Amino acid sequence: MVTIRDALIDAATGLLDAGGTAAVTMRDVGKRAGVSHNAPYKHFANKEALLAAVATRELARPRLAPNGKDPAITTREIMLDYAQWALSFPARFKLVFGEWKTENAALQTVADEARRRLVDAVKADQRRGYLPLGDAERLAALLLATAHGAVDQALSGHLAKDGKGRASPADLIEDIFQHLGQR
Amino acid sequence: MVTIRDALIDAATGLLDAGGTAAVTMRDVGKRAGVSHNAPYKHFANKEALLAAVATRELARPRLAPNGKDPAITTREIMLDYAQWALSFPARFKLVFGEWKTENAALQTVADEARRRLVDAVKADQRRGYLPLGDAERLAALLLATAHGAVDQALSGHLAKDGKGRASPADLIEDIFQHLGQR
DNA sequence: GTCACTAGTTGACAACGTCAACCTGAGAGT
DNA sequence: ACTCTCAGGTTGACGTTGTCAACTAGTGAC
Repeated sequence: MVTIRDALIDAATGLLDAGGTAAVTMRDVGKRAGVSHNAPYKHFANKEALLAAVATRELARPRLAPNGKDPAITTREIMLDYAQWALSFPARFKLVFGEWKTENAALQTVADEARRRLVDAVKADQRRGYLPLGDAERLAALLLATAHGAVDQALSGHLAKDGKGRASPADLIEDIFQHLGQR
Repeated sequence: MVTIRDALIDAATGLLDAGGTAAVTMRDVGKRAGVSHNAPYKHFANKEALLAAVATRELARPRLAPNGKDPAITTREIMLDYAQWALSFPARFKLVFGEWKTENAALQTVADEARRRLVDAVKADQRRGYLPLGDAERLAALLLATAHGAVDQALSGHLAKDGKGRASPADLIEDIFQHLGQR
């Protein structure tokens, strides 16, 4: 069942993809969802709460196989998928990692959950000899930092621009796994 | 000589540090610089142009030793300095790598310049055996991605939070240099 | 001495986030 | 059946903000 709340989140996501955070106005969100300009306030305390709901749904949406226990998913695959998602939906990526003036419990929860899955994958890769031994949390942070930074560089054109020969996020992700000793 | 233009950039930077991009209003910038609410438009086409000037000055400001030829500065030092700057002025960092709807030539130039300096440092480190051989541009991109990502993680609390034992950007930067085979 | 231009001013306007007041229909309790 | 509550919707207003338009004072070139 699709609630109006979902419709509002859908509308916000659409506007977000179309023109970035600034293009998401409460009024347009209402219009898109077929309600008045103030109806969104019956479902979200304010604009940031609405955007947090968008970010939360985005982080929670299982990409790859959603089964938390499939040991066949490697850290490398998770990273590459992450990069692909970010490049496909730059505005969502910028939103999720943008500035939040208010702590949001739900967003925090799904973020922690995603991080936990990554650490588990790192541990599995370590057991299989794909990744060097050592603090898995820290290794996960290193990998995520690299993937995240590579994507952000690619998106803020002015750092990684002048097209040709520039390494793509996927390239850099492959690079770091290579440097870490994986095949 | 301090021009009014500089005063406006100063004012904008102050407001930026105080409350993020959203806190920078053209009116307050004018007020802070001691002029009317519309005076800034005599110096900048619009708000984004003003923010671009802030970002440009920030990127151009030489940290570390500004001599482009000192071979004693290592890539590692550049990265650690970068992280320290970002953590000291999160709003400036977010601004510089945020979304720009309009291409800005000056910003592009200083960004290219900064990148060039980094690549030079990487090459020097390679000669000295501090970094593995190979495409220096690509290695620089990898290092920058890691440093940038580590900082962004640290700043968007929800990814790297729950305080204790969490690796700092500096830690992760040290980690990658270690994995790359440097002492 | 006039002209053009720069750098200011004030005032207006539309868009946006948000608050307040009002309305309405569906249950719950009696 | 009747009333009460209340979630969810509406319209209208208000202050803030980016930006445009119109006007003005000073300054250097010719």
